[in-house]
Amino acid sequence: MLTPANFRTLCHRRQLAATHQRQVIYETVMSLPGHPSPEDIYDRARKKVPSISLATVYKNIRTFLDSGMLREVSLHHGSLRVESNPQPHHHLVCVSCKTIMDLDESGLGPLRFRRKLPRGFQVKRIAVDILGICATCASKRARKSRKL
Amino acid sequence: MLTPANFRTLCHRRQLAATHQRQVIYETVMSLPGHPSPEDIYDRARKKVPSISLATVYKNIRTFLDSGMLREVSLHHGSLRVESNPQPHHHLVCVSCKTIMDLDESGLGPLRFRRKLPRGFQVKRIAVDILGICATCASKRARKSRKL
DNA sequence: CTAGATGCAAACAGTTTGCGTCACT
DNA sequence: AGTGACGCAAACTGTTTGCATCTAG
Repeated sequence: MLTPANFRTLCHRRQLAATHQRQVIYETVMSLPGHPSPEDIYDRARKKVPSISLATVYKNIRTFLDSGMLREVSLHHGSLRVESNPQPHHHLVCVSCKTIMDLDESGLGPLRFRRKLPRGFQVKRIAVDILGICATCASKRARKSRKL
Repeated sequence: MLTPANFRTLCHRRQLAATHQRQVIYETVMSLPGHPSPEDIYDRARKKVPSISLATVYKNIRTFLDSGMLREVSLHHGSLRVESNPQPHHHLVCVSCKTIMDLDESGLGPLRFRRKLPRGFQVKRIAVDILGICATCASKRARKSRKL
């Protein structure tokens, strides 16, 4: 459970100041159903701290993502990317440099549903993204301090 | 193989005018390795048609995506979306209304690699997005003409 | 001939940044 | 007391739109 006290702990462990805005933003994210956007979070957080600014929301979401306190739904590569490979395949994505490499569909075992999907949902295709750090980025990071 | 002649056919089948710019953009996408952005495509297409505009590139990429002549690498939901569900899970994404629903990890069989990943690639997590049309959008579309 | 495509510039949406002030540790 | 966070406005990036002109069918 998220008490003010353990929010402070979460922050301190990452050397982040436990400010009021930060706590409200974090609580807001946790309380919103689904997959809120920064704007959603801002709208809701304002109800608790009317003076909060959208920039603060953005800065803190970034901070939370970077520190691993939150995750983003799917990596956004600054701009739209067009797929020219017509074969079914998956993607290897480097979360650091955002490079996308193709992995042939046969590189992964078959996907099988074990559970019913919501009634009426028509599946068009299944996109599998293997997120990680590519060799180049891994070596760059090698000697950087790792923090909890 | 993509000859000017069968590019015309591709277009005509979808009731699109086979303009010079359109052909150059399409050929450019097909000739570029990896997953080009609109900017990448623009830069390269200018070499063949210096007067082409970025807006034309965008308009045509959209046209190609809508008509199914091209696909985009991963759906972009206009803005960043924050994941508050800490459990591992997959996503059901409606390509029409962009709604994201969670599907518990156990809803899909396990994923197993059959092929080696590139040397040194450190997998952090695997994101599975099941793309399709949700029931609500499906019924809206029900009576719209389908075109090849 | 006419619908639709192009090219330009201006508008937009989402996000980031610079900077003076303020608050947590 | 000092480092880092806040809030504001301005800057930026990626993308879309309005409109006059041009072109494929």
